[in-house]
Amino acid sequence: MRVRDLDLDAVTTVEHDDDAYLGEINDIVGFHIRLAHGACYRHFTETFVELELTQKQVSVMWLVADHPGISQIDLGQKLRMDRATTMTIVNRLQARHYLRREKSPTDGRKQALYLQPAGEAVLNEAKKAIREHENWVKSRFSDAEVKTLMELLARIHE
Amino acid sequence: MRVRDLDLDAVTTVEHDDDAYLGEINDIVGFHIRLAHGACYRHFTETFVELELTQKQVSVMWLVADHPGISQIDLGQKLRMDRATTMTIVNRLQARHYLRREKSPTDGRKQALYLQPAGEAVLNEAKKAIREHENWVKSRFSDAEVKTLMELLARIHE
DNA sequence: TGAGATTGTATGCAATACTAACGAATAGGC
DNA sequence: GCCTATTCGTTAGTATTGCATACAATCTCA
Repeated sequence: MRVRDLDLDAVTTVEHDDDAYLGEINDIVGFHIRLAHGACYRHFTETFVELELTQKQVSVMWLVADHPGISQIDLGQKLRMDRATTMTIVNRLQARHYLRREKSPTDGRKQALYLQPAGEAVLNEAKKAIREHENWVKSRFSDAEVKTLMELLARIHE
Repeated sequence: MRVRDLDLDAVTTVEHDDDAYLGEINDIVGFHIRLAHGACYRHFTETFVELELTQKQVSVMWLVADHPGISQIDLGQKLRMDRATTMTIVNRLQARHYLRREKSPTDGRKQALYLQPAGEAVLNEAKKAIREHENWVKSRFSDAEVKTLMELLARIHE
């Protein structure tokens, strides 16, 4: 818990932290999901500031590495992104020569995606940074709690 | 689990669903937080399409209702938003006459925020919609699981 | 073969989030 | 009380994500 906004305003008193003041909204599950996501997102961004990669970009490179030749539509479905959003992310990664498009031999409508050597190198760096980031998330949980958390979260997005 | 991308590509076989194909990235806690957040976000958007409100906008109105006269900086700290982001959201809500700014009597640098009557009316509608949305989230959990999930999430963002 | 569905692409729009800078107001040390 | 540093609101600019829409190429299936 960080130190913040104590004794700043007559509306509040000094001996509680933020959460004591939130009110009803504190009971909303979605609210906590959003805050947790935001905290995660910010830490991720700090961890990846040197690599200049976002969560989405890393996810895409990671999936392309594990599924060479995957199409944009399949990629989007795995990450729950629509075609247009997938396009912009792939475009950026292609512009940085991290991956390439290639016409699918089995389906002329599809583009098969492959990592470029530069992309593989960056992904390896990214995986190291991910490990740091994961440790930051997991540091507050026991192994059993991590397992529980992931199971509960999976039930929401599956 | 929705039906999707079966028999679409030679890379995959047909008897598994998406998660079986994700690979290593499936073990990353942050990945599941992001997916769960995305699922939540999309359902929220669908639920609030008629009210034309986003999660942030509802959160801000809700907090202003529970903390009349709150300053923008305090609001931002409770929702983990910086000053600039808070500004744009308050601007939009003010333009729609849902809340108003008033110079703080105790600190000339601050603006005190108050809900307008229109904002109160909309917030009441929003709370009904939130109840629907919450039921959608909670429908897959027992009460104990909801409690566990919220405690674990709170540890991330606190 | 032909109609309908799928995929990639392009364009535009909205919301979120951050940085940097500036002025007004406050707070704290002296 | 005064001066300096800090805080708060504001504006402007940039990047990312997400969605809708439209179009062309391709595939599927009746």
